[in-house]
Amino acid sequence: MKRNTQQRMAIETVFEKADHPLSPHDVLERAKLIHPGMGIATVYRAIRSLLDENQIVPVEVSGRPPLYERADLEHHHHFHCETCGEVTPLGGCSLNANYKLPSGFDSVSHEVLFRGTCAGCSDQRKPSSPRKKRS
Amino acid sequence: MKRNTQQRMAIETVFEKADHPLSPHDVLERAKLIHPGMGIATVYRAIRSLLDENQIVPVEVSGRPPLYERADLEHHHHFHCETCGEVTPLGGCSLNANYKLPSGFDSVSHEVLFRGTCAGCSDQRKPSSPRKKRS
DNA sequence: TCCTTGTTGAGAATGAGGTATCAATATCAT
DNA sequence: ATGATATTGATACCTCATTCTCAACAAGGA
Repeated sequence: MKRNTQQRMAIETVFEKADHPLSPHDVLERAKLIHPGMGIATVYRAIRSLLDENQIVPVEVSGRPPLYERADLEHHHHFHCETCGEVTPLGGCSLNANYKLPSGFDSVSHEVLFRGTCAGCSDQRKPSSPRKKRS
Repeated sequence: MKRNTQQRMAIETVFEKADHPLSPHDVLERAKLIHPGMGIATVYRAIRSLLDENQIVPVEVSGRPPLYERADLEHHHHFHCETCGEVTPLGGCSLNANYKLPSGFDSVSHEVLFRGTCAGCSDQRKPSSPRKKRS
């Protein structure tokens, strides 16, 4: 019989509050703030089970191990910042609705990934429009 | 001083003739047909050097290790068949030209990946439209 | 509260991709 | 053809992400 453990609840909370896709390591870091002492194995176990239950989905980026985000988000794509490495969700779908696949090809899903410099990082290159400074 | 070896030429030929992106293992297999006895280390060395020279580019798919294809192809995207695993290049760009990134985001490139069933594999599910059969 | 047993944390084990090592070989300027 | 040396192939090694192991712990029905 399945149990509701502190660890599992902490990990679910982490995903609920996340505003961008997380790596297992990210999840561990954040879950530790809620439940110190959590181990990485528990994170991997929870991720596997959340995937089984379709609570989260993988986000594949640049040949790295997958990130994960809540499955109940609206259809969207991502931006991968080459400076800070962060993956940011973008609103809406940027595909051309008129694009036709060659005959015989049947698509069930698609991914779009933009690569470049995110807002936070491009700020630090334009001192003309200053924003929050890091210590 | 750089040398033109049989192995390196075989690998370049493999990329020239490839009609879809290749994994290092794919490259080894094909290069062995031209130059038997080739080792995997040589393939990795050649790939690194071809990347340095911008002769090939990586194609990232589904969190797997990257595939590689010639760099001089026209802008295009790919279809990843979930049945046979093959990655097929598609003609043209399927992005919506009007799509705007949020302010501050600066994109230098993008990837689009369709996932589903490719023409070859969907044939085998529709015996009504038969095609070449595999032994 | 007690007790069964699902879950955890630490760390070992696994597995895969890629790199380093090095003696043997092949290239190419001479 | 010769010789200096870049390159090769086999394989050991490294680096990680992820899973396994197992004793200790904790959830929750009784």
